Amino acid sequence: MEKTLIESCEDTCTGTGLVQPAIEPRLPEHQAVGIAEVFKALGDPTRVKIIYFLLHRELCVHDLSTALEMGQSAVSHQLRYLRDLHIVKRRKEGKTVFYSLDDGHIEQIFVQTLHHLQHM
Amino acid sequence: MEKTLIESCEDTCTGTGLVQPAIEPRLPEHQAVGIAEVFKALGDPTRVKIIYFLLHRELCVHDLSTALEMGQSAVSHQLRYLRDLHIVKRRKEGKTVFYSLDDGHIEQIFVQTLHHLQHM
DNA sequence: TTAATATATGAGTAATCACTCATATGTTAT
DNA sequence: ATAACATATGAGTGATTACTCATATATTAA
Repeated sequence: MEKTLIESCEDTCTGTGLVQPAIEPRLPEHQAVGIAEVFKALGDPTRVKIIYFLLHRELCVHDLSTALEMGQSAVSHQLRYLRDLHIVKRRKEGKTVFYSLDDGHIEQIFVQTLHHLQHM
Repeated sequence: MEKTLIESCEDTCTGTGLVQPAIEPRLPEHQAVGIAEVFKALGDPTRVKIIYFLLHRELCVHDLSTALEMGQSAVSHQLRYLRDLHIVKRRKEGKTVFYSLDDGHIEQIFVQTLHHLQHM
């Protein structure tokens, strides 16, 4: 080790040769982060179940908590997470807060993915 | 606290009343986990960039490493992750290993999501 | 007012993650 | 054989995460 150490593959790599000038098109950092953020929001079993329930009807926190067999606090935290990303929205009625899907695009992404995965 | 503690909302909740008999349809646990697993795989900026690059062409590890401006080890680890989920596949040619997308469904999920997010 | 209910939230924690570093493996050239 | 290169991988680490617990807030009823 520790000798000539050619700085890059540009001269030696048997690869694509596309490194110079650059591999295009490039996805801007902020877009990559934004896309990943959405996928990550859908990348947890509890949140998947929540979204799946809300595909069919609006539900209050307690009903979600019961349906998911999880503590109310855990559900509230996840709903907060989804709400911050505008995936889910609130409707208050007395003491009760009903949640439903907020974004048609997210809903379509979810449903289309569901269909894809069912045919794999 | 610590007194009557009614066991559930079934009698008192002002909610949907759908708790009994149950909220249907239910997404089976293993399906929820599987769906979340796929979304999670797409839920990281580095992996998003990798998949985006591979949408357009096959690339070797070094070229990906250069394009992503990340260490070769980090890239290899992520490629391993994606390969385990059959999102990406290998093709060996001498010393070089080329990676490309392995699954048309995942590719469609990715592209459709890209389009959705561009129109939000 | 006080009590009960429904939800929200901050702190704490164990598990997971996305890297780095060092090293191992595999391939080609000399 | 040895050396150089290309990739893979195990260990280690700091950051993030998905929960629990206790408590706060909000609404309604008595």
